[in-house]
Amino acid sequence: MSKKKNKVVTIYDIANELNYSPSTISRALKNHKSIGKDTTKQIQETAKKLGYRPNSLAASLRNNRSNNIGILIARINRPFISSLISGVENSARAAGYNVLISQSDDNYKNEVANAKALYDSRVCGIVASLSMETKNADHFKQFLEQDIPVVFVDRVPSDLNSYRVIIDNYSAGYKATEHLIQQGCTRIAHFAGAQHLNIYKLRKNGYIDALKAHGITPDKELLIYMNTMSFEEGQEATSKLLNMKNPPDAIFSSNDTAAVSAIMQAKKQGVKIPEELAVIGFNDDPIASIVEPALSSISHPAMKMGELSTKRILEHADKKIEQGVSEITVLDTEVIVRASSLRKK
Amino acid sequence: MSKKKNKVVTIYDIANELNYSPSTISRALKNHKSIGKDTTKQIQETAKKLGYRPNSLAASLRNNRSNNIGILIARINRPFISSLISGVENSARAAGYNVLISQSDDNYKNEVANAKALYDSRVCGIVASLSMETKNADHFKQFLEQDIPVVFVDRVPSDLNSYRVIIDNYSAGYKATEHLIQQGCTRIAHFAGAQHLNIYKLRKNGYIDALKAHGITPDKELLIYMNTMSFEEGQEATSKLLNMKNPPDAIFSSNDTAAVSAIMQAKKQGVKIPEELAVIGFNDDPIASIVEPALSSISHPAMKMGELSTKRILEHADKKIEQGVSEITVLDTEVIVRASSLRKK
DNA sequence: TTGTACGCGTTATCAG
DNA sequence: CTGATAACGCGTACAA
Repeated sequence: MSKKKNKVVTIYDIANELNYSPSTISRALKNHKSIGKDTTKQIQETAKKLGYRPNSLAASLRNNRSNNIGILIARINRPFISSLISGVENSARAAGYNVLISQSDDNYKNEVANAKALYDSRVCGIVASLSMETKNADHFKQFLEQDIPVVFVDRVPSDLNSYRVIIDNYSAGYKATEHLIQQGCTRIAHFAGAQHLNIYKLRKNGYIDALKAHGITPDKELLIYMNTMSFEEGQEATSKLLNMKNPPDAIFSSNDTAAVSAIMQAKKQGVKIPEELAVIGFNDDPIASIVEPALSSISHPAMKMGELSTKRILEHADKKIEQGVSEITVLDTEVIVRASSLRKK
Repeated sequence: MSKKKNKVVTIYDIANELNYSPSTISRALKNHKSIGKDTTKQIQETAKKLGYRPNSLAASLRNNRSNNIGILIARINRPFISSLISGVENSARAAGYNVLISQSDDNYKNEVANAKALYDSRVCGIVASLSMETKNADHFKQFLEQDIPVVFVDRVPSDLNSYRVIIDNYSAGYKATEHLIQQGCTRIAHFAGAQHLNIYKLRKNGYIDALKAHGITPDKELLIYMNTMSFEEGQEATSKLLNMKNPPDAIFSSNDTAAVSAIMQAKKQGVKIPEELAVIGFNDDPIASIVEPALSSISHPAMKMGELSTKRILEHADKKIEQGVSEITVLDTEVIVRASSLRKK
């Protein structure tokens, strides 16, 4: 037996079966008001009987508008991102939309190519979080020019006005630092990410301002700039910090990976957590609850950010938006206090 | 200023510009052999100049074949799955395909609905890993009937013949158990997942046969059946096991989440790992390296499984496959030995 | 309430 | 090597 494709049923087949015109079928299947109740019912039943399945490709072409939402992120297999995607997917599917994903591997060229691919496949909207390398967002203009909504999440560009769904990174950095100060820490180090990305710059600013607000002069030696904030970078930085003449008594890391590596490195060097070194991370990844002592962190409502991103896209069609003006949605973060930073009771 | 859509350029616009026919433009843009070198070059340059972007919706409709690969999984935000997706996405995009995702939340009805949605959006192939609840795979037949390749990964159905990309779960279960035996353990417990899923059944069978092969009689009390293998289920089971008159000296868990919870629960009860209780998990999730002592596990080549799944789909078109006959790809696993099971040196 | 006719953008076929 | 034509399946003015 060779390949055998069963014939695909179209609205024409239903039309023939019932001696209606294709347009009547089309309308009935969409519950158009102008078609009689009984006619509609009959048509829908026959459609089901014949095994009719709508061809959304054809509908999209006709409407010049697909029901696919595109996602453009750096890497799928990270806790924050996969939760974000999960939120987009759930809410999109509930509304009858599909989700197209693309990852840039934190590479700018890939990001540009992916944006192109998503555009060419005629997505009806796009959710994007920039790659580490991205310093300009011109590749998103093609969407805006066609009035396709772009929602930037988390790692957002500073030079392009579009929808944003973000957290208040400045305030989160401030709160994290203040928490450490309240625990009695005075020499607080900070692991900062690439500064051309707003999120890391703002967390750092929050850190610095919190120090100043509590009468602590920021020490440049305690401010560590990292590229990728990997486990290895965290280990190395921690080792250097602990070997200083005047080592820090706390670390606020801009992500959990580096924070966890700090805890593990400190323990390896015999430094007690949190007594000698308090640590707080960012994101509240699963590893934060597993490391010992458990890592304090800033919780980031990833799933919800995804849901809100979808919402912005779906709402967009209904709105009359002035070009160049867009909404910014800011979500709350929470300081999750665990053993790694708990010095006082 | 109100919404302003720039005109979209089509092959007709290029045709008008250059006084060629649309068919010539179409062919030139695809580097068709029959078009002259210089004509092709001229057309491609003009296309670029005018800002032409292909409409893949139209092409897909015409060809009755999209370039979208669908993914159907239970949950995106799990390490194994997000790596799998990552593998599919990378290889698909490299070949010029897009990836549509859908998650069932381990719910059968959602899975059926998602399969329908992916079918309706005319994917050219699908990669699927079943939900926990799924006991029959009839909802995948619609694809096979249209000769749309379905690749089952990891959690595969037992009642439907299609492509499979899997690991040898029996052998992995055997190896894990044997490793514990070699460390001197004799009362080895097993956390088994839902038995209607092949992967868990096979791991359990491997466990039982390994015991027998080494002269150990399986003890029913040490075989714990779980539903979701969550952290909580693992904690509870561990607590019960440790409170037995004759507690186990090792646990082989079918996933890392439950294994990590076992370690943490054992420590809480003052049981020493690995001296009094050796533990090995499955999947080699990130948490395995973070928990203390670090968790031994079975590594699962998720990314590679994704890449191979894409490959099967892309190859499918070229092949003459007999209906009802499909290839099975079995990948190697590796026992990753860490401190949680290392009793001998 | 239902039907007619056309077009969405592309590509395959056939003709030249 | 290039052009004309039809078709993919659907949606919608317009007509009846």
